[in-house]
Parts: sequence; structure tokens; C-alpha cells
Amino acid sequence: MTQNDLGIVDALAQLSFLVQDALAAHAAAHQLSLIQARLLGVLRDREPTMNELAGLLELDKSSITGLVDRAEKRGLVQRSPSIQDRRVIHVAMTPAGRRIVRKVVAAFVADISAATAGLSPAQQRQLSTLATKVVTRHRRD
Amino acid sequence: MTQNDLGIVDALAQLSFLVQDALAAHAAAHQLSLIQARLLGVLRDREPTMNELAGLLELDKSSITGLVDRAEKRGLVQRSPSIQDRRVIHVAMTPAGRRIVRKVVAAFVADISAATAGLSPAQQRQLSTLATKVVTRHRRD
DNA sequence: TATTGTTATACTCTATAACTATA
DNA sequence: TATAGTTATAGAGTATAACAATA
Repeated sequence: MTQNDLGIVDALAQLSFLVQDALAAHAAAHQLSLIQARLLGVLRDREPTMNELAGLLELDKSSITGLVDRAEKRGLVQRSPSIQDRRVIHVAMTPAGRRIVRKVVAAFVADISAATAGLSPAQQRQLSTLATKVVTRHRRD
Repeated sequence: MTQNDLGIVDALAQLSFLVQDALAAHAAAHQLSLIQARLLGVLRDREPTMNELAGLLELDKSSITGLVDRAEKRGLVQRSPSIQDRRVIHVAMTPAGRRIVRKVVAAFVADISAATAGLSPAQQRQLSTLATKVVTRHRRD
């Protein structure tokens, strides 16, 4: 740990707050909480059941009911009953939801890109590679 | 962006979730929410007023009242009136609060260290240095 | 009987506005 | 008048337990 280096744990902790704060701020610009933004994020390429949503967001199914209620009331998502199993309900994003999530993601990407713009291209590649290694390894364990 | 590289924004986003989830989990192991853990973290080296606490945690002062109420009820922090200005109240951590925050920090550090243990020592230094550069530059702007 | 989703309930967290007590 | 902190109120988010409908 050289001069002006925070140590890897402190540095990653502070970086995680920087990234999460940016995400929360861009979501809030569209009156979305972090969990509402994550809900829309998850629905970008899926139409999961309420139960699957609980697994994806790691929340109790009763929490999902309220979460989807509020998003549906705002016209961002839509419930549709399954035909195969009449107990099951699928959740899909509406065009309005897609428009919002696209804007939030774009602003977030621009913001994080700006935050890393002080690094040289080589350093940016290094950081990307190392961060990828850590998350990939973690997911595997 | 080489093969199996997530791209810097995606990699940093996923890494930030990994780190924040770890912090939340270790806090929850002691029945602490993330914001309660941050409150204790901030009090490690300060005895701020309620007002200063609102600034440090970026919350409304009315939110601080409830936050400190709940922490005080659990014996983790203590209010004490200022003698200079009788409107002002300082907040300090109790020994019980210190014990908990010490455990949470230790478990978090161990967890993040383990998550980065797959990198070589040189790579760990690189990651630490690059993350530090990003957060330092961001704070300055 | 087991599973899916909702409801009832309770608690934490948050902000806005109004209030009390100091300064 | 201005500031520090609390209270009243409202709403989001969360979990547990009980429930209804369906399998």
C-alpha cells in the first residue's frame, strides 16, 4: 500500500458508494428508488413470474406484490396471467418503463465513464479487467 | 474490451453491488440496517450534533431524529446536550456501539479481502491504486 | 397437500411542514 | 428573527403470518 493509496478494502468500499450514489441519483431524477430501478433493470430481457422476481431481487414475494403494485400504478410494468397455470402472474415492462430505464442507464453510463476518464486508456482496461475478475470469481464461489 | 471483460461501467456496477451487499449482510448479522451501520461508522471518530449528522449522512434532520432514537433505544449511541448552546445536542457512540461496529468492519474487511484474494499481489495493488485514483478525483471535482 | 400470489400487520426509513426552545 | 431539534403526518419498502385460488 503506497503513499495516497487507501488500501484495497477501503478503496473498493468508497468506489462502491460512488457508483451506487450515482445510480440512485440518476434513478431519482425520474422519481425512481434504487429498488424500482433494479426492478425495471431485471425486466429488460425477461417477463418473470412474481415468484421468479422475488428470487431475482432477493426479496420476499409479499414485498414484490407492493413493488409491482406501485410500478404498475405508474404505468411502468404490467401484470398478465399465465394461461398454463392459473396461479401464476407474469410481469412485463411497458414502453413507458423501457423509455425510463433507457434514460437512467444512459445517464449512469455517461456518469461512470466521466468518473473514470481521468485514467489512461490502458489503466481503464486494467481496472475493467480486474473488476471483472473479482465479480466473476465471486459469482462462481 | 477483451473477451470476458464486462466493460468498465458494467464491471464497476457489478463490483459495487458485490461490495454493498457484503456490507449490508455483515451489518444485518447484527440486526443493523445499512444506514444504522453508516451512522455508527460516522461516529467512530466524531461526536457531531444532530444537525452535523444530517450533513454527514445527507439526510433531513427530521430523519436523523428517528435514526438516533432507534440506535439510542438499542444502547448503541447516546445523546448529550451541549453546554455552550442549549439548543444543540451531540451524539456519541457507546461502548456497545463500538463493539458492534468493530465486528462489522472486521467481517467486512475479511470478506472483501477474500473476494480479491484470487488476484496476484501485484494485481491487488493495481486495483487498489486505480480505485483510489477514481474516488480521489471524483471527490475533488 | 403443495404452490402462487395477495392481504393484514408491524416496523424502518425518509421527507415536508409545523412546532418548541433557545439564540 | 433565525437556528436546533422534535413532532405530526404520509408514503415507500421490507418481512412474517395467514389466507384464497389453483395445482
